Amino acid sequence: MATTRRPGGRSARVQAAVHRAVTDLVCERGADQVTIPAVAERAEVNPTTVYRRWGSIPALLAEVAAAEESGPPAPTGDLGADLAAYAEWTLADLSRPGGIAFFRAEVAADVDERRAGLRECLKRSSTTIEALLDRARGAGHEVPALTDVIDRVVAPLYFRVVFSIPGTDAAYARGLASALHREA
Amino acid sequence: MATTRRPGGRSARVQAAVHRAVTDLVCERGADQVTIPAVAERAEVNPTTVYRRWGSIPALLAEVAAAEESGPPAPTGDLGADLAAYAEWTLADLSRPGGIAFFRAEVAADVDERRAGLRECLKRSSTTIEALLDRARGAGHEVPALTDVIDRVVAPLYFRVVFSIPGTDAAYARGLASALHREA
DNA sequence: CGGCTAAAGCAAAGTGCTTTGCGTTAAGCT
DNA sequence: AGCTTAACGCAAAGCACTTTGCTTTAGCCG
Repeated sequence: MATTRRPGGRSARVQAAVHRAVTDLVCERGADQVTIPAVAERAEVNPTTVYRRWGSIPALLAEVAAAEESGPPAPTGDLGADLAAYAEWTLADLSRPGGIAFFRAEVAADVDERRAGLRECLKRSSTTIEALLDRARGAGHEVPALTDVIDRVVAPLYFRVVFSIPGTDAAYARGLASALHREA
Repeated sequence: MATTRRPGGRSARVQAAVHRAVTDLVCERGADQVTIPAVAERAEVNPTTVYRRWGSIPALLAEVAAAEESGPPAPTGDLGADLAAYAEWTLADLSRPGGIAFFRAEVAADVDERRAGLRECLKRSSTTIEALLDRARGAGHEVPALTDVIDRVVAPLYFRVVFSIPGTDAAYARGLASALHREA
């Protein structure tokens, strides 16, 4: 039989407190300075609880990042607008507190975990983009390849956020999308 | 008076042994699993020595990465060929053992150090690219902006290496460069 | 060659993350 | 309401990295 769970009152409160503590600490100190004892103290829970429920910092950051991520914009079928919206959303997702921190943590995590985290991250992006392209393709348009969207839109945004290149804002994101769209 | 240094025999041997140990361990376990005690043991030197000479893992990785990096190819003035060569070299640099590990370490390092390391990394790339563009510009050609080279060539390569996207080889790197070149 | 001292080695203490065993609390269910 | 037990708290032990004071080794220079 399946072990019965207890998501009710207390567990939910602990989870909320821990999540909040993680985002706060990531903003204040950066993802690499976030330790489980620090999170536990800020959340006013026992470190043992965090160790037993989440096990490691990468796992905890992953959960928090996933919980905070807003879904990507729904494609409308207008390829130009959809690409722009997707680019803008991607940048917003990376720029939000903890967004890039999550990415940093994944990049730095140990081999097995890293592969899992990065692969999932890439797969989600690919799926979203494919949906967007399919929608436009269904409307009878010529669409760029997935790989081009990644190279021309997604990669520059990640690169610019990681390197903190100034001027990387929503307008820039839209510009990347429209430059690709114009060529198709 | 300036403190006299002793780069001779023993220090040089220790440095070489430590460098070799770092690259070996990075290859075997990944950058995040490399600790100073582990490096010291592999290099058959005392951990204290590593702590006193390098202080931290990021600093040590930075030195090793810098020491191993081969210089970028000299620009010939042929923009298409130079861009392709630069793209290929960048990919080779990232792909070599420890290349991306160094990047990963920088990305994950704490705030102050990270900024310094990433900024220097970006600055070096920018300088190299500018030199390449200037050379072509001097030959009277129309050249793309630095920012376009970064977005279209450098960023995709970093992104693909970090995410381990298959098919990211020398031919792909050249393809990125030539796609940009064709537009100009 | 012989002195000076930078650089390496050694050992012990310090620090902070992590694990473990056990008692306590409070969901969920009848 | 009362029982069961998942989930949390607590405290002590474990472990690994890091620091520190001192000793020993071996470049460099006169």
